[in-house]
Amino acid sequence: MSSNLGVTARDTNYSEWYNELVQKAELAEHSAVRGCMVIRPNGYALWELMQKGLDDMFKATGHKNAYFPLLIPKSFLSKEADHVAGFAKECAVVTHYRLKASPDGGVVVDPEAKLEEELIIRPTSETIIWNSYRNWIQSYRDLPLLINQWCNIVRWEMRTRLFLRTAEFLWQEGHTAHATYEEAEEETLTILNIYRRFAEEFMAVPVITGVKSEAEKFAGAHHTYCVEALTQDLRAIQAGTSHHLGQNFAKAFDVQFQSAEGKREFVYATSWGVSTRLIGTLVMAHSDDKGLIVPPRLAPVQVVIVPMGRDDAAREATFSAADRLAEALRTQHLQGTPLRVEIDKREKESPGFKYNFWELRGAAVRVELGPRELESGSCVVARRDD
RNA sequence: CGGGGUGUGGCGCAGCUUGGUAGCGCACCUGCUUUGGGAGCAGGGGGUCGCAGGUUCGAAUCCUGUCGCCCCGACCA
Repeated sequence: MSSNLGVTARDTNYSEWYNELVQKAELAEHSAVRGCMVIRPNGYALWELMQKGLDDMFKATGHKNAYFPLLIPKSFLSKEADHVAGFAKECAVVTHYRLKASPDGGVVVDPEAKLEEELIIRPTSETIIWNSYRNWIQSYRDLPLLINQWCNIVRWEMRTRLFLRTAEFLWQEGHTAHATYEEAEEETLTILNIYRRFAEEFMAVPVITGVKSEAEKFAGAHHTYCVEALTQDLRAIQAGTSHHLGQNFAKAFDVQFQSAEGKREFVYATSWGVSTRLIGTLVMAHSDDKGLIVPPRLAPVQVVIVPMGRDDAAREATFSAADRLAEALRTQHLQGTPLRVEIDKREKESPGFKYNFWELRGAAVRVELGPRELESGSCVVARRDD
């Protein structure tokens, strides 16, 4: 008996169900570093598909990708008062740049190598980005500036959970600059709408959009829009945020432009992001006691073919039939993307084991291919979401 | 930061009360038989019991200290 495919039932303990599922489906696991997770190939495949879907939508609305440093001078963070107040409590700080051998055979921080100014590992990148924007923006002709970056960030959270809240996580953060308040407002709503559409059309997760309260808004924002999803234990989960930053960061980093009328004005800003929390949201929204349920557009394995046979001859026949079927399916497209098809040819595992195995991992459709199917010229197809 | 729990092969655990030199299930390796909802049998490999002291002839077990991790709350994408 292989007991490693089972997870605690949701009714028994919803929280435990989630933790076990994420790990047994091999999406992620805890790492040697407290609060930081290892995203395993199954989980990362899901993230890559999410990235692709979102990135296409960002590009389609005129945004371009760029990359800014992981390390931020400490002084940058304090230039916007609300911003520093919001993030100061959870920043990892780099103080030295060198180690040296210690007498006991290990290594210690070399006190000689103390940094003159400490560096913060980015908890978000507004400050380092706006420091560059000061040089990039001179004229109204430089606006709007529509930039996104895919990266990792660190927030030293007290308590963490795989995907839902980790000390380090992957996300995208958009940072845009505009000539007017209205234009920035339009941008935040455009992005909010992209997040809503992504949740609904890719993740098949209905969401509610709204405005965060003063207490909950982003540290340094004028106001914050959010999309909220629902978990199966009826809790809200924040899936994405889109902030109108007003002129706060432009003033903090002195980013002004000359208008068509020749006046100097501070620019208006937005920032917005979604993270690997979306993976947790997806699990929370759809999966069941047998394992992951992933909507076809995001399923790393959309079709798994399980060929079977009693003897070598039968297996040879079903295996080659599986090859031909997979080849044919891969020429088919779903929303413009070739179908992602896998064949489970493991000989040691029984068909029953494979059914459970792929249900745990959320393959969207299973095709059973045995002697019966070869004879009848048809096959058994099972949908994971049935 | 408060409360609780836990550290024993890769994973999950027993053993600890009453010290005697480590065991079970799963996984893994080999062979044979199997394959339509978690296959069976046989053989095999793998652990200085979180770490550091102490008590003792002898410590996974008793004592002291220490570290890590997990869970529940408050806080947060």
